[in-house]
Amino acid sequence: MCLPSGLQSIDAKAMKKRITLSDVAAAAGVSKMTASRALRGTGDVSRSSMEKVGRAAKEIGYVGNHLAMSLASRRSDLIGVVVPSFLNVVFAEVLSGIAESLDGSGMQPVFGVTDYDPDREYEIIRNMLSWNPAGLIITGLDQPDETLQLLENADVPVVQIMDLDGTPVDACVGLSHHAAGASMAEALIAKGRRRFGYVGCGLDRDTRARKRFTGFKEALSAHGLALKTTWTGPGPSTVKAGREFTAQVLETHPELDCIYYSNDDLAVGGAFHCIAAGINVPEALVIAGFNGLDLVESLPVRIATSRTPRREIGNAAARIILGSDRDDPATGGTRTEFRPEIETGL
Amino acid sequence: MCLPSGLQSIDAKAMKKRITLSDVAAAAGVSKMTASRALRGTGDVSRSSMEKVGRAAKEIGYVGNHLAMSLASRRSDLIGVVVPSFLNVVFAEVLSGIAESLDGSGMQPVFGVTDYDPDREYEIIRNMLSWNPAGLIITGLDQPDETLQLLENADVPVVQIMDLDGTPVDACVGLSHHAAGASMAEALIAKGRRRFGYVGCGLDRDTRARKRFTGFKEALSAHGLALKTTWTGPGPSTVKAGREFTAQVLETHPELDCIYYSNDDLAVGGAFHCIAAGINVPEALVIAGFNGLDLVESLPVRIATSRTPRREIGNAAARIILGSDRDDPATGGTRTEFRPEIETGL
DNA sequence: ACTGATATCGATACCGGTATCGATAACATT
DNA sequence: AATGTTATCGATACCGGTATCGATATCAGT
Repeated sequence: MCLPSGLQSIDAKAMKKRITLSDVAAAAGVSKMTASRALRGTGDVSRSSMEKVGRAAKEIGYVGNHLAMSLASRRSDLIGVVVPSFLNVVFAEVLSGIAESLDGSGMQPVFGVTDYDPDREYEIIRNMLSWNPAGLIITGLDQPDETLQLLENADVPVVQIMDLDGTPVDACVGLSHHAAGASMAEALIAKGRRRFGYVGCGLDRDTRARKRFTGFKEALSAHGLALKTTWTGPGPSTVKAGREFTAQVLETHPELDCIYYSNDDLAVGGAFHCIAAGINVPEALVIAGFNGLDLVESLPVRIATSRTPRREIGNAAARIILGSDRDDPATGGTRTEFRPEIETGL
Repeated sequence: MCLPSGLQSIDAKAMKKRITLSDVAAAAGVSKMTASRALRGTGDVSRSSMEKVGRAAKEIGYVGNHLAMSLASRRSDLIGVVVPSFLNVVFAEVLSGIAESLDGSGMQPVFGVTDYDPDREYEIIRNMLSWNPAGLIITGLDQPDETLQLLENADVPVVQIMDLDGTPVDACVGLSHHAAGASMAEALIAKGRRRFGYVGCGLDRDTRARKRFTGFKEALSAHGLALKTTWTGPGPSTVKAGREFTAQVLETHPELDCIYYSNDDLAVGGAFHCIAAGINVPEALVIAGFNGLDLVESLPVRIATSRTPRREIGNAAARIILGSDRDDPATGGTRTEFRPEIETGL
């Protein structure tokens, strides 16, 4: 504010020239090239200059510039990860698994959120490609053609996660949601349930939930059964919505002995309603979700769920990217299947 | 595998040369510079070449290269965001808020996870700085000196989020956790509670939870009260841990009429235990958490919590970065305070 | 016809690194 | 002593864009 501060600020700004590799080289008394080699630890540098450069870099606080590095070497250590939402714990765990497996590899994940919007997904992928990442991990197999073309044109390994029902661009790792829905139906029928209802949210946007729903219905049909009622809402899957929808469904269909939800968040809401309404879960009514959230196993009542290995999916995806050789088109094309464990709670 | 396929692969690789601005310029019959200007929409380009370039770019599928762009223009549209964990919904919502406010600004958030490890935080920040981002959003005010120095040397606007109890590098937005702990104690005392217990997880790493704890205890002291018992565990805050710890605490201290938890995850676990054990919540025992998770309002029993505005904090942080002018050191230094709403459930 | 202003464009020099290849020195080989 | 090897290093040409400034064309004014 006062004069000295003003002067100092000008001074500081003048000083604030980015410290470059040339500065390090000058300080160490070697050429830029030698400094570059020394800092990267590639061979062909004497021990003495190695030390000189290291010391100089530390001394003047050299940070390096990934932009220049990646541009010059035509490769970056970024891995683009595209998921529909952060709010869903499931994706949070996948991301966590990815970060875990990437740790120590020198690769850095960059996350993008599509909010289940295909247009936004296209934009995000396009944006990520412009950083020419070492790889891309994207959610699902149901991208629109335009997006697929983008991915195919780009010379980047792509791993599609979570889903297996469809054709991957390159590699994919996940599980068959159609099969998951079907086996939940099988398991519940085997436990004697007959009068099923369904509650789902955001099915228009969540293609995987839709696949589970279809698989579930088909398995019922195969046993000569059908859903007594289907309640779907547009909003996001929340515990609150689960609780409200369950109350409404049970009002019109008190005869149900099982409700299948599009996921655990809704199912937990259903469980809360039952607890509050004094409905005996699971004897009188089975609440069945999907994902096997940690939360579920601590619930005061036992509900059914399919435990999906989120962290493992993230791990596997990251490892595929790490193992894929950009110059060898033969890499990739792998298909890694996980099978959810079904828990009926009965 | 067979010859033609091999040949094609070689061919495809030869074709797979990155499409650059020069290609677009050639296709449009203008210079690189004109193509650059046309694509960016900066002035000084005739309508006709604008269209030619646009068409050519679309036709040959030009994607652009952020690396080169950022390097040449010495500015990037990346915003680095550093949080301790994805698994905590709170941070997921903050990230979501950041992404929301950044949407349409042309800025892209890049997320890093520290796992509550200061060394990793240092590395992540260092790595982010090497992409010279337009700004940095980091969690908390308690970075080690080394990290602070890194931040101060870098010529990048920094916003520290979540916490206000301390001195920010530049701007900060969040709430006082010390005050939040204290006001929860005040509110509970006002409701007639006297026999308090505390359950917390990961306090060694979560400095903000520690501040709440301290604030809580100090407020109790001010009323001549003290905690009857303190139960702290090392692991992460999970619902499961909350349920187990609560069972154990109540076994030795059945006289408690209120338990304060380090956050809502643990508190929800506590609520689950009480439901399962038939303990009357909140009349017989108040369960008090922190954060005001959506989940909490759907619970079959009412628990106390402090509603923190996660999304708003994210929004505010993003807007500070967007509004900060890199060349004007006067920007920043703002301190944006949010006050949590307290809900006692009584 | 000449001048000046305005609109449009391109040549060139970078941004901060890396790839490549040739130069140099030190040492071993015959 | 002449030659070959190996280890180390630096000059130079990029990577794919943008900044800058000067060149050219067009048109109005006189």
